[in-house]
Amino acid sequence: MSIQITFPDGAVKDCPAGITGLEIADGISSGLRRNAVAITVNGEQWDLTRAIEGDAQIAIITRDTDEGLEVLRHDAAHIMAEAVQELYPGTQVTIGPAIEDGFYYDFAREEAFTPEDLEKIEARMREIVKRNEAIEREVWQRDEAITFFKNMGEDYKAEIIADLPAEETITLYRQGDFIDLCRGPHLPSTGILRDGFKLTKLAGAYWRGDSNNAQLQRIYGTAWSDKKQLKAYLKRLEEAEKRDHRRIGKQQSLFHLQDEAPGSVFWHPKGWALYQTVQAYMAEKQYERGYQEIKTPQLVDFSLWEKSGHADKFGDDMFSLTSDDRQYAIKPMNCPCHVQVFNQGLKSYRDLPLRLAEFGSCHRNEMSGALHGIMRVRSFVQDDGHTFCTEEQIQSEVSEFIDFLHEVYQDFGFEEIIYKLSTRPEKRVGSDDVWDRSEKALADALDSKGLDWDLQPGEGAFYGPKIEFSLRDCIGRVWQCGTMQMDFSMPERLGAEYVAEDGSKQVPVMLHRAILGSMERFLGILIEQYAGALPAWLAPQQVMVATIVTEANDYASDVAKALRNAGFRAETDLRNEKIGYKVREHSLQKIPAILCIGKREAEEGTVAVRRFGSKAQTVMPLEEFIEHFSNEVEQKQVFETAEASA
RNA sequence: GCCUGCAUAGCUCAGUAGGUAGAGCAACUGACUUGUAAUCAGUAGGUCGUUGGUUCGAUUCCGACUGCAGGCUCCA
Repeated sequence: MSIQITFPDGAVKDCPAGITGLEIADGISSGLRRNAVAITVNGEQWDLTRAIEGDAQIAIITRDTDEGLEVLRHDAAHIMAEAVQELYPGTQVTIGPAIEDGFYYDFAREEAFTPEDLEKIEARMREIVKRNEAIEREVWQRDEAITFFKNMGEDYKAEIIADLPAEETITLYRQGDFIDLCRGPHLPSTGILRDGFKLTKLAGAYWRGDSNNAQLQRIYGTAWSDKKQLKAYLKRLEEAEKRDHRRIGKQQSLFHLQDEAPGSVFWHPKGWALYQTVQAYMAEKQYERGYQEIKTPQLVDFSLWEKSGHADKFGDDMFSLTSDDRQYAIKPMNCPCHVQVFNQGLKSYRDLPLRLAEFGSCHRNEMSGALHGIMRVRSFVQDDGHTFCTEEQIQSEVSEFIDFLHEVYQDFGFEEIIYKLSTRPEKRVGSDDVWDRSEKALADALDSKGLDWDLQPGEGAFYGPKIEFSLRDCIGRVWQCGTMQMDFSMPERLGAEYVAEDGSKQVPVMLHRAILGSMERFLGILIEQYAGALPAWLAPQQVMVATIVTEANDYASDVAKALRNAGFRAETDLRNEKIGYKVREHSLQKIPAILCIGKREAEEGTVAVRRFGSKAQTVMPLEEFIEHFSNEVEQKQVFETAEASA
């Protein structure tokens, strides 16, 4: 009996029933067979060794594609589990998926793995690859599979199988003496993984991601189609780490952190200049967009936090103190204070939407393990804003906000934004009807702008759904920056009302929003985005005037004064050092413009301009430089040279 | 908070199989007045994160604490 196989290019071929992906690939070319790792059969990923019994639309998955890499990585996880069980009998396997750039596997074992163990495991993995064990798919009965794993002492596996949906086919994959529950697909044999993998780190991870459960030991690895790709990846990682904001913060003396104030930033002059530039920019933009800036207290009586509900939900994360028998908390967020401002005086529907903004300093006692450089701190400033509006105004407010956020991110040079919509959690306030409408309002706002977003069901706040806007750091970690949250709870709890058209008192909807998120986190991301080479409008030091001879000192000081009068952050370097030394130092500091001043310049009233990222010097009258540079700053231009990001 | 690791001069890092530590850069002093990514010479700088224990002796071995890093959980 023959079947019809349809290829990706539309070609149809008659093949004997029971043909495998491997045979199909072989029939096309030996190169394809060599690079094949799996096959798509009617939209489903299959093993290459699985027999195709009916007409099918197929596509061979090769090792250098995203899908192929996922198969390789998944296999790497299995091979690692096999290696671990060979080396450390009695270790239970749990789950081991492919992830971005690699894979991991979670193990349950009394004794802790050490970094030396990783080397041993990796060496054993290479042996298993060399053994080239056939990987075979087996379909099992659920009960048999559960009993089988229980008898092996693999309780976690048995639990996973027991929890699988009833209609799911239970497939086990066998390679050598190792057998694991898996949906597949897998490589025909272990040898096909080759040598483009490496174990990278050890970590703890909770069973099923729940901190109430047992903690397992997770081993991470990275895997690529070949060794060259692996090396390129490791190199990329190494390069990316040079952009780390903690490293650059130290190199450029932007800020520091120290033991006595964990999770709080000491901003140095240069870092603070950057901070203030960003804040001033945001203040101006917010004013343009109809926000009114306010400032609310740091220390607020605990009763307000009880009323707002934060004491309940946030309790342990709040810093509180008692003074004169009164209990206070340092504010962990600004919202309740903003409601207090709204509540002053009687508000009319004519006042809505009312937009209040604050660079609000917040303190949260984050768990020690959660702290990370200046990205996750205990003391931070939010570019917080709250809009009080009617339900009808939500849609347009959200839509305008997204435009605002895009304008800001674009000015800062961020192109990749990750959008997530978090919807109703199990524990929540407000009727389903209101949730339906507001989730739809947020989704519509995203869709109407043609944005690609992920749904995070159940991840919303108890008081309303939210959109999260995230950016990536230098090694690809995702950090939430912007947010737009709806709140159906707090205005009512805190007694916010307005007089409606018909004279009745109504409770406004409250929208919590931030664009940068926190100044600290955003600046951290910004530093990594530019690897410390900030564009002229942001650079803490924009121009450095460096002298070649002492005779030029007076003129250099005049130049710096003129630059400052023109609104630039300009400094002089009058040290008795060679110009090469000064240029090197200021280039390493990634200052956008170095003006070298020697006898000639002093006599002619010119400046020799050397821009960051270029080795060329251009001599021009000071006025001309000021004009050029003003334009660049005005337009928030980003460096164009490739070297700028080096 | 949990798991694994780490903590040596201002910075980047060596080092001691247990006998109180070293380099480069930076700093300071002097000379050099210099034309676009490091001028030369000299000086000074560390209770080896804190704290217990083992030991004749601990920066080194063991424990606790603090902080940091990478994950997990949580989150701007």
